[in-house]
Amino acid sequence: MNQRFFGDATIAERVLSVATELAYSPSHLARSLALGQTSAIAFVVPDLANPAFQAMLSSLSKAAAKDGYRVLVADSAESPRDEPALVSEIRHRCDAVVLCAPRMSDAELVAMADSLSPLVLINRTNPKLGAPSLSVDYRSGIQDLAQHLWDLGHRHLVFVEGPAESVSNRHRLEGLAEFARRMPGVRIDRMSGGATSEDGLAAAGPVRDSGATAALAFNDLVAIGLLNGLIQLGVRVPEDMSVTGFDDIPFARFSAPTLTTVSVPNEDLGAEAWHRMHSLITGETPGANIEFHPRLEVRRSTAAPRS
Amino acid sequence: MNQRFFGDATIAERVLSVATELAYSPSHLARSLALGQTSAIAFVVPDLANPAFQAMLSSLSKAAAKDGYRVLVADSAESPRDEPALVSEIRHRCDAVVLCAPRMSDAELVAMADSLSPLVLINRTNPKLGAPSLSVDYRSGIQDLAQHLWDLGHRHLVFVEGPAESVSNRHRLEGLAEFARRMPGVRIDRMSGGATSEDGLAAAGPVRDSGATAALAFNDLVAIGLLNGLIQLGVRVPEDMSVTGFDDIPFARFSAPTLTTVSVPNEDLGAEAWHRMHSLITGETPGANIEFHPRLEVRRSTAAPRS
DNA sequence: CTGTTAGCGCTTTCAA
DNA sequence: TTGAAAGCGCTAACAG
Repeated sequence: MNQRFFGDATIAERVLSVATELAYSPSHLARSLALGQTSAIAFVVPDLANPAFQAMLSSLSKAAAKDGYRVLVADSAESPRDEPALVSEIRHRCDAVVLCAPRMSDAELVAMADSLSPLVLINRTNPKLGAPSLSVDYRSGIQDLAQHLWDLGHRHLVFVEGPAESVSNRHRLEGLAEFARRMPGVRIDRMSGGATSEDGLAAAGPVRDSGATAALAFNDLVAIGLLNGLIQLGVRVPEDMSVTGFDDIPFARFSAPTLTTVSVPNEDLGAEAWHRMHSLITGETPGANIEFHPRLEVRRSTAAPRS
Repeated sequence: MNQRFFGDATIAERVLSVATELAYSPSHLARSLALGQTSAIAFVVPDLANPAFQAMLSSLSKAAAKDGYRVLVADSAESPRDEPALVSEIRHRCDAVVLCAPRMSDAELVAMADSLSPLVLINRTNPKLGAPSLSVDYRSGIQDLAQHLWDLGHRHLVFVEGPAESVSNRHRLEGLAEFARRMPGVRIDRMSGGATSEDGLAAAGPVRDSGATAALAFNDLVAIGLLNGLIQLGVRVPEDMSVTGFDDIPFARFSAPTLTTVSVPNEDLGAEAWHRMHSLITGETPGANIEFHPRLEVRRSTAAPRS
C-alpha cells in the first residue's frame, strides 16, 4: 500500500465498499486452478464410524486447519474392493492423500503410490514406498496382552479376528504366533470376528463355547461388544472369562467392566501425519517414520482364570 | 460413439491406451471451474471429537458419496468467535454447507444465510431462514429425563450445563424451566460444565457438594466423565447420586453403570441432511423439516434417592 | 511501478 | 458431424 500519493486510501476504501456491496467473494476454485493447488487433502479410512479413526481425523483436521488446509473425508467401508478407485478419485480433488489402514493389497498400493503422491500412510508401511508412514507395532502390542493373560495364569486363549484383508489383523496374528513359539504351553485359537461392536456381540456365543478362559478381541469396539454379549449370556467378566481390546478408545475406561487393552495414540498419529504431509507439500524432508509402541493398560476385564 | 464408420473402435482404443500410457487423468478442478460446481459439500461442527457429531458425519459422508459428492469437514471448536469466517471460507470451496449446531448468534446466522445457500441446518432452526433444518426437541427430551427422576422420587436436581453459546443448551434450560413450572415441588440448580468428558470429570466435586440427589448432564460425554469422577470420589451411582446423559451415543449402553439418557438418532440426522441437501442442489423441493423427539432410555445410572 | 495478457484444463457454444 | 474458440475467475509473467 503506497500512502504517499493521493487517493490511495480512498480508492482502496471505495473498492472494498463496492466489493462488499456486490457481495463479491473470490473464487477459491479459480484460484486453485491458477495456482495448481487446492489447499485440501484427503483422508481415507476403512471405517469412519470407528472412534480410533475419528480421533485421527479430528486431530488431522485441526492440525491441517492451522496451515490453511481442509480435509476431505472418504470411507471405503462400503466396498473394499474398489478402494483403489475411490482413493484415486478423491486424490484428483485435492493436493495429497493420507491413507489410513488401507485394505488394498501391497501390489495395488505400490502400483498407485506414484499417482497418489504426496502420500502419507497410517497403519501401513511398505519398504518399496517412499511415502512417510506412521504405524503401530501391533505385533508387540498383542504380545503384551497375551503375556498379561499368561501371567494371570491363562493357558487357553481365543483371538477374535478382525477383517481378513486387514494388514493390522495379520500383524496381530503374527505377534500371536511368535508368542506361541516363545510360550510352548499356550494354546491360541482363532475365531472370525470383524471390526465393530456388532461383530463382537455376534462372537459372544462362540467365544463362550470355545473352551478358552480368555479372549483377545481385534480392537476395543469388538471387545466392548463381546463384553456385552458375554454378560447377556450370563458369562461373568472377568470371573468366568477375561477379555482384552486394542486401541484404548476413550470409552475403554468407562465400560463395564473397564477394559484391559493397549493404548494407541491416535491423536498423535493424526497430528504427526499432518506434519509429514506439510513437509512433503512444502518440499522439506518429512520427519522420520514413527512406529508407536502400544502401552498395556490393565483394567478390570481381565483376571486369573477360575480353575 | 459412431460405430458406422471405419476406425472408430480402433481410434478410441488408441486414445485410451495413449491416455493411460501418459498417465492422463482429467482435472477435477478445471472441470469444476467450467461446470461451476465442485461436487463437494462442507460439514461444519463445533466439535469433531464428539461421537454424536461423528455419527452424523459418518452417515452424511456415506449418503453423499452415493451421489458422487464428497464432504469437507471443519471443526469450529478452536475459536467459536470466528465461526462465521470459518463457515464462509469453507463454503467458498464447495457447493453447499451443512451447518451442525452452529454456535453463532441468530443475527449472524440470518445475516450469512444467503451467502451460504444451499444450506441445511442441523440442531438449529430459525423461522426467518428458508434453509431446511433437522432438529431435536431438546426441551421435551430434558423434561422426560427430569420427569423420570421426579418419578423416582428426586426433588433436588442439578443441571450440568453445556457451552453457554450453545443453542441446544438454552433449549435444555428452557425445558427445565418449564418442568419446574409444572412441578412446583422440584428444585433445579444450574452448574457450569461444558461438552466433553473432561468437563464432566471436573464437575464431579461441585456436583457431589451441591446437595442434589440427581444430576442431569448436558450430554452423554459429560455424563460419562461425571460418572467416573463421582466414582473416583467415592460417590456411588446410582445409590448416592443419579446421573443422566443426552444423545445415547453407542457407549452409553456400555458404561459403568450403563447410562440413563435420551436417544437422538444421529445417523438419521446425517442421512436426512444429505437428502435435503441433494434436493436443494438438484432444484427439487426438499422434504419437510423434521424435529426428532428423543426417546427416554432408562438404564442403571438412575435410581430412587436414598433418604 | 502499473496495467495488460496469457494461461491453468476443462465444457459448451457456435461455425464450418 | 466435427472442429475451433470462447470463457469459467483467478495468478503470474510480461510489457509499457
